Amino acid sequence: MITIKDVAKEAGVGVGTVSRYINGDSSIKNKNRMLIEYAIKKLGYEVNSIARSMKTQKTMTIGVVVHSLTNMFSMKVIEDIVSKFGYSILIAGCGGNEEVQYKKLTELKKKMIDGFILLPLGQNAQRVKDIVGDTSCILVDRLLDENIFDSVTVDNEVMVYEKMCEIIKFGLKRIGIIEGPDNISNAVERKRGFYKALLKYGLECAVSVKEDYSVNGGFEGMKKILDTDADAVFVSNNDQVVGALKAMNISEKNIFIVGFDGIDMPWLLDIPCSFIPQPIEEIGKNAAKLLLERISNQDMKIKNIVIRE
Amino acid sequence: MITIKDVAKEAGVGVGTVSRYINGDSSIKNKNRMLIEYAIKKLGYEVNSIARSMKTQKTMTIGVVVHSLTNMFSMKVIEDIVSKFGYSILIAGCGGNEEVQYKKLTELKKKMIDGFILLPLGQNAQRVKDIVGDTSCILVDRLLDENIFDSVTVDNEVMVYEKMCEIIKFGLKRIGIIEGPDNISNAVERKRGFYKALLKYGLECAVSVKEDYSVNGGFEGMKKILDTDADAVFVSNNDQVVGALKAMNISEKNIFIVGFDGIDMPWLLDIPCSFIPQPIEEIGKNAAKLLLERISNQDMKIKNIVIRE
DNA sequence: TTGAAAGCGGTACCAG
DNA sequence: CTGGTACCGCTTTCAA
Repeated sequence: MITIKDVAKEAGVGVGTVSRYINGDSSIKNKNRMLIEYAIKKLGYEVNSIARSMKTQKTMTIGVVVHSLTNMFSMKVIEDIVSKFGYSILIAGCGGNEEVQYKKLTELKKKMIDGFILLPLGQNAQRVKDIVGDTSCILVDRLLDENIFDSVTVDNEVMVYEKMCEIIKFGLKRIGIIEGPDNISNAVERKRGFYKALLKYGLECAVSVKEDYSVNGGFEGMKKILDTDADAVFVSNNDQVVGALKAMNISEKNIFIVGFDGIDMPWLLDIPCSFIPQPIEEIGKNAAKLLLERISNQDMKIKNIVIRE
Repeated sequence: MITIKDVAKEAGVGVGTVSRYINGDSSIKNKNRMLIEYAIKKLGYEVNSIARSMKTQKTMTIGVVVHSLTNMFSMKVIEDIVSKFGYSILIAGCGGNEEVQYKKLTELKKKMIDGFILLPLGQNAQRVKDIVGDTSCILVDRLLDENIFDSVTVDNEVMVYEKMCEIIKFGLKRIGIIEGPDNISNAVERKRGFYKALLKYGLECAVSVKEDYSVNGGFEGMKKILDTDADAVFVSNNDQVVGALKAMNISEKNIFIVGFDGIDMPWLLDIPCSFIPQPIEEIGKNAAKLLLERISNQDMKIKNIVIRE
């Protein structure tokens, strides 16, 4: 491996000068500048970021920890933004397992990343805090049981409320719900929006089941719903939607599905349905920006961004 | 930041001893072991992977460079496997831009990753080689113009051939194709499979257009196809499929779509179509395993894995 | 079995 | 403007 030392020797200058050159210091004699440039080319030298990190205590890397890698969200947006500022992304998925999440956080923390974007599992803010310490950390999509982190979420309650009102006005009356787990903040909010809409129109909930945020959860939930006389169902998350669609496919009945963040191209589908789209680009953009802001200003007051519409 | 030094001082031993303890050296006096364990707990010490990498020259990180992050394919599988061996993943997307790809590779190389998984853009093997140097690198899904890297691909030609035969036997006769770019290896293979099937049944290609592997490419291509009397079309990649579906949706005509790796749940769709599924799990699993193998054995002969079925 | 010390490849300070 | 040098936190000899 070619080091700064080799370059310095080749160019006949000190390592300090080479380091300054690399970092764009303008106060370098033109002659030396050329010498160094030439030596670097000749030797094919490239900075070793690890060594640099050792000294600067910055890795220019951010860690993205996601409850599940299949739900890759707006990685693209996040990467576009942070990479403009020279950051790379370390990703880790938790396979839906909360303990794994803590393990991954710990692992990344050891790698000295400059900040976290966490799409969290569970509720335990303190446990997360204990791991991340004073490394910046932005929560995305879900909140924890204490408001000690910056966050970017959507207005789940309102989004569901408005969509359900639409559906009810459209004429559906016997509406059921497949809820998500109570320990996921957005599941609770979505449920609240759902019931608020029913209440407004004086409707009873036809049938309610509570299931994991998973394909299988949606599948099992939908099977139960299909055993009732419900004519529509609100499904709380995109994985559940996939499961619900599968369940309906193997049944003779077709009921109207309202999904939170379901299928991309609903107009292609053969069934009556309607989805509440997640503004994932918006979420990703905000998360990335907020993290960079936080990194550059540790003392900033905690910011909770709620994206509306 | 708590360092090994702090721990050594607290425990009243030398740093070497602490280091040995951390790395599971068995030859440590029991008394010292306890002392160190206690000191670590008390201080909340955690290894600094960066410092360790500096010395060991291994970061336990692998870089995954993808032509486009939206096509995240089997990240999950890859991560599952490599993380079992203690590796983390740095991802980078290229936004479909070949120059960006080289930039990202360079960036990750500087971060001293232990290996690359590359879903490449372009053809230039030498250019990639110049950047990665002797860091291990596995090509996935597409090959480059020289066989100097390990690779994991599917048997595109056969997969397309077999599916097209099926379609033809099913009764469709006026079949068109939306090709992918000639400089993407799998596009050429898929095209070959397509024509081979037509040839076998003595059919002429009804209409052929060449488009980018992109949603818009598929859209534009499909518009042209719909202007002909074709009754079916083979669409070369999943992004193109999405575009083609959109085009068909705003048209009055419905023709049969055969897509390479299209929509998850075709049985939900309202239109006649059939997709050739990519065995993404299989691909990811093989890529991860192959990379680990290569990392642990630099001298292994180049391996080109082709997944059939 | 252990502590001391020499690096790993940079950065940054300090004296000149 | 520059070269020399002391770190950054850890691993790994080496001698005790």
